[in-house]
This record gives sequence, structure tokens and C-alpha cells, in this order.
Amino acid sequence: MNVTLRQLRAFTGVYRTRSITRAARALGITQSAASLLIQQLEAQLGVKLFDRSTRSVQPTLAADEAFHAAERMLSDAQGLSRRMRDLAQARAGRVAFLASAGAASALLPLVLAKFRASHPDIEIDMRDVAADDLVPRLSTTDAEFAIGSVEGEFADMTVETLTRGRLSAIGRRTADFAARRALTWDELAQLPTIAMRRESRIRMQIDQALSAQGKRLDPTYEVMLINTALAMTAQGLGLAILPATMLPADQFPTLIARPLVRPALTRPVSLLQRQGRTLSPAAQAFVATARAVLAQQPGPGTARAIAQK
Amino acid sequence: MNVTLRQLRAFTGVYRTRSITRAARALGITQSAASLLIQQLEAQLGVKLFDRSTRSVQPTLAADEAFHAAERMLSDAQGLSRRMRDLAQARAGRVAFLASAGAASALLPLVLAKFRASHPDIEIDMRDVAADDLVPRLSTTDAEFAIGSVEGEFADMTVETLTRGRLSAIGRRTADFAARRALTWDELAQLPTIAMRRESRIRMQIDQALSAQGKRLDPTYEVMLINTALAMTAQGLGLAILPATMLPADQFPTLIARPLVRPALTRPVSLLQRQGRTLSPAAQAFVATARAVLAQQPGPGTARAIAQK
DNA sequence: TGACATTCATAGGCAAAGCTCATGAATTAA
DNA sequence: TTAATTCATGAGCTTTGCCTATGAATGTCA
Repeated sequence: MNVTLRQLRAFTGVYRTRSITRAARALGITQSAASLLIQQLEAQLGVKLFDRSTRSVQPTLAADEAFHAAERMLSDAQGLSRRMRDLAQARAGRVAFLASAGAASALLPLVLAKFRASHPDIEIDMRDVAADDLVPRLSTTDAEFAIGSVEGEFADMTVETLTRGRLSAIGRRTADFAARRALTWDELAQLPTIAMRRESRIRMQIDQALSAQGKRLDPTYEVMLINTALAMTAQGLGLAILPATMLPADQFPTLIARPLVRPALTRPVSLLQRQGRTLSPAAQAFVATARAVLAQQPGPGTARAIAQK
Repeated sequence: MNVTLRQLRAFTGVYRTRSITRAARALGITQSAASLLIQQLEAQLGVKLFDRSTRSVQPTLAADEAFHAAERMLSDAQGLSRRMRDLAQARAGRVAFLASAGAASALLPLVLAKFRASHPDIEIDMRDVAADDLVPRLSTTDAEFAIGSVEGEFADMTVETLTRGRLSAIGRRTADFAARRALTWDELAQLPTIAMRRESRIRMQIDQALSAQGKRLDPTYEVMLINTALAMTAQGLGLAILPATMLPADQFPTLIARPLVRPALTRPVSLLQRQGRTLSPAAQAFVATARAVLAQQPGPGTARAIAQK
């Protein structure tokens, strides 16, 4: 057998109190049990630790030395337990995850704020990544999950759609525009529009869906960054064609989104996880927050209702 | 229950090998036992430590953190065991003891040299103390034992006489002096002599013993330090009246000792220990060496034989 | 000094922990 | 599909660990 922490606990107790009986009481065991633990430890280490008579328990020099090592181990043990407990309760730790630029811009700030409030001591490491890179990066880096507009199946990955953003026309809150419940793609043709460039995922989805219906989008402007499109819209240069989820309300209070219909298109905001890898408690807490926050976003169901009206 | 070192050993093994089976083999237990240990630890800490399928065992982030703490504790445990083993075998450690000036001067250097040779890594802390202080100091300081000319009984102390030094006349190795086997106290009266001062223990013993026989010592010189007496003798100023054990042969090669008889007096060289206090292994080794070395000193038995001749 | 109280050690007995063996389930390799 | 590997689980046995009771030693107080 080998030295046990039990023995060390008894040892430090006896060392401090200079009494087997008192140490036993403190440990919640009987005096005889404590006596045995000390004897075991002595046998184990091959050293006499206490000169004991029925009347006194005197630590030897060896005990003086052993005491420090023992205390350190015990405090390490306690520290380990506490630290793990904190991790388990998501009171400490770190969340590292990937976010595609789109998801990160409008939706995640909300989630981050809420999570920060409830878990102030968790370190957050959010890494912006191009949507195409989400899956490959997730398998190779230490990120625990990814959030972004991804659909489909991937090997060793689970994909869960948290919410869907309706492709919308985003414009200034004019009386005219605000009165509309929805716009059709056809109506857009007569209006100045700002869309993402053809290389982008969003644009490709749009072009594909429209061309299937013999239609096409002919934007007035084409930009690379979502923020650019929104800024231009705020300046009155036209309507931005984007998923409604990508409009940060607080950042652009003058803008509103109206769903585009015929056809109604949606882009998912999905959660990607590696299969067979449990999330850290901190990550689980974060994901829970994300689900809760995103569930409150207006879903595509409303969009369909409007489209049929 | 609580975390055990057993669990931590299994944990670090699995963490390193990323396999329960391999770790179990390394620990000399079965795979199922190792599996259980990991489960226990997880339950204990409230954290999942490995994502395990039948095919792979992946440490979680919590495991990464726990690993370092666990390793530290285990290496502490090993260090403690090793250190204690070294102490037990007197391969490491410290001997702190008291020595009266007399004992320290001639006898102990021999012991020290021999002990050093056989136990090179033991730290030696020898403290010179006046003979009268040996007992009180031994009860209050951390010295483990004392060596000196002490006789009698003391509370809580054991006294063991290691050897006895005959009170002798020490003089230069002249043909005349070397021819003598012994001298009587009466013969001294006609010779120049150097004795310790009346306040000293040695001198008090002499004066008492002689006056009991109606004799007295009338030294030419009286000094305080043994070394002074010997140095004066080496200069030919007279015969030093001292226990033979106090003549360091290597330091004064020209001097020899001849026992004084009628009456033959001896002074003990004793080992004092606190009762009920085991000596550290290092101290035990030192005491053993001291016994061995001092047993080889010419004892008082020879002196008696000569006196009767 | 003698009765008492306190403290440590030890023995017996029992409950629980810990291990092994056997088996099952999952997954990869051939 | 079969075989092989690996982890999990259950049954059963051994060992450990603890408690109770008791004994021995020692200090305390009358």
C-alpha cells in the first residue's frame, strides 16, 4: 500500500493538536482510528513521527519536516476540489468558441452581455472566423463550439439551429417603409438596394434561390462588410438586403427590417459541436444562455404568416 | 468520502496514456479497477474528466487543469516518502547535540571524523556548552542529546557512561617521564604542575577526593582553559593534571599521559538523552559511532591494574 | 499515598470499499 | 461480416477501515 491523504490528514491534525484524541474528534473519527492511521503512516514512511506515551504526543524531527509537505498536499487537494467545483458550477473557467462574422455582429453581443451578467468570472474567448472556416477550425483548435450560419451535416459534428433570420430589406424608419409588413423581391427592383458581394455566402444563397424562380437581384451597391451596408442604409443610400438577425438594433436605432417574401428565404444561426465531446460546464452555461436569448428572436414562423396574408 | 491519491494516480496515468487499459497495466491493477477510480474521482470533483467511448479517452478542459495539481500532489507524496526514507536510513538529516568543552576537545573530533566519513550528507550541529549547562540546555533546546562529564540521576534524563578518563599527569615524552607507568598524587608535590582553576568541575572533584584522604593539590599554575594547560605543558612548564581523555594526541604529539593513582580518580564521558524521546535516525547513527569510538579508548580498568602493580 | 481521570494502544467484529473476473456494448480494422 | 480492441457494468470475494470495548500507563487531586 501507499501513503494516503487520510493518513496525512490525521497526521497534520495530531501534529497541530499534539493529541490523538483531539485530532480524532476534529476529523470525526474515533481515537483508535486516528491512532491506527498514524501507525500506518509511520510504517509507510519507515519513520517514527511522534514520541507518544499515554500522556503526551511529541512530534519528532522527521515529523517537523513531513508536516510541511503534508500540509501542502492537503491544501493542494482542497484547492483542486474547490477549483473543480467552481468549474462544475460554471463559476470559474473559460469559454473558447468560434463565431462567424455575421452571427457575431448582431446576435452575439446580446448573448455575451447576458452571460457576463450571470457569470462574471468566466473568461470568454470569442474568435471571429469566416463562415466557411467554422467547421475546419472547430476540429483543429481548442474552441469548444461554434456559432454561425451553417447548415447540413458534417462528420463528427452536431448542428443545432438556434434561430433563423428572415432575409429582409433593412431601411430607415420612414412612414412609408414602416407601414409595410413585408416586401417582395420584385418590388425591390424599383428601389435602390445594397447587397453583399456575390462571393459571400448570403449573396450566393439569394442568387441561387431567385434564379430558381427565374428572378434575379440587381443591387445598386455591393459591399463586403455587413456594417458597411448598414451604414450606407442609415445614410439613405438604399435598402440593405440582409437577414434580420444581422441588424444590431442598438447600433442602428434608425433602421428597421421588413421581411422579403416570394420567395421567403431564411438563414440559420446554428450551434456546432464536436460529437462525443462534452462541453465544459462554462461552455454549457454559455450555450444555454445563447439558446434562451435567441429563442426570443422573432422566428421565421411570423414571416410565413405575413407572406400568406 | 474524499479524493484519494489512488484516484489521482489513476487519473494522471489515464491522462498521459489516454487509455484506461494502458494506465491500469502501468499501475498493476485491472482495467475495471482503473475505470472505477476515474468514475469515483469524477463523482468526487463533480466534473467530467474524460470524454470516453470504447475507442478513445479524451481529457476535458477540467482534466487539463486538474492534471497539474494532481501531478504536484503525487510528486510531493513521492518526495515525502523518499525524504523520510533517507531520514530513516540516516542518509540525510541533521544531528544537533551539546558537548561540554572537555569532551568536545579531544574525544569528539575523532567521533566526528568517523561519522562524517560514513554519513557525509548529515548536517552536524555541535554546540559547546559549559558542563553545568548540559542538563538544563538539553531540556530546553532542540538538541537531541548531550555528551559530557556528567554523573548522577536527572529527572527525565537517561545517563549512559560511554567511557571513563583516568585523571592523569600529562607531560612531555621525556625518557624519564615515559618510563613511568603511573604517578601518585604524592609524587606530584615535588614537580611543577598545571591544574584547572578551583572553580572548575574537574578541579573540584580532585580537591574533594584528595582532601578526603588528607591530601591536597598545590599546583604551580592554575588555568581556565584545557588548551592553555596543554600548551603550557608542551612548553615544559610542568605536568598538566587532567583526564587522559582530554589530550588530543594529534594536536599535541609531544605529550603523553600517565595515570595518577592513590587515589585513582576517573571522570566519565557520558551520553545524556531526554527520556521518552526517540533520537532521530541520524542521531542514533551518531551515537552508535560515538559508542564504537569511545569503547576503543583505554578504560579505567587498565589504570587499576597498574596501580596495584 | 491512593483513587480517579485522561490518554494511547490493541483486539474483535462488522460494514464498506476495492479489486478481480466475467460479460456486454460499441467501434474500428480486416 | 468477423475479429479485435476498449470501456462499462455486475457479481462475488478479499481487504481495509472503523467502531466498541478494554487494557495499560501516567498525571492529578484529595
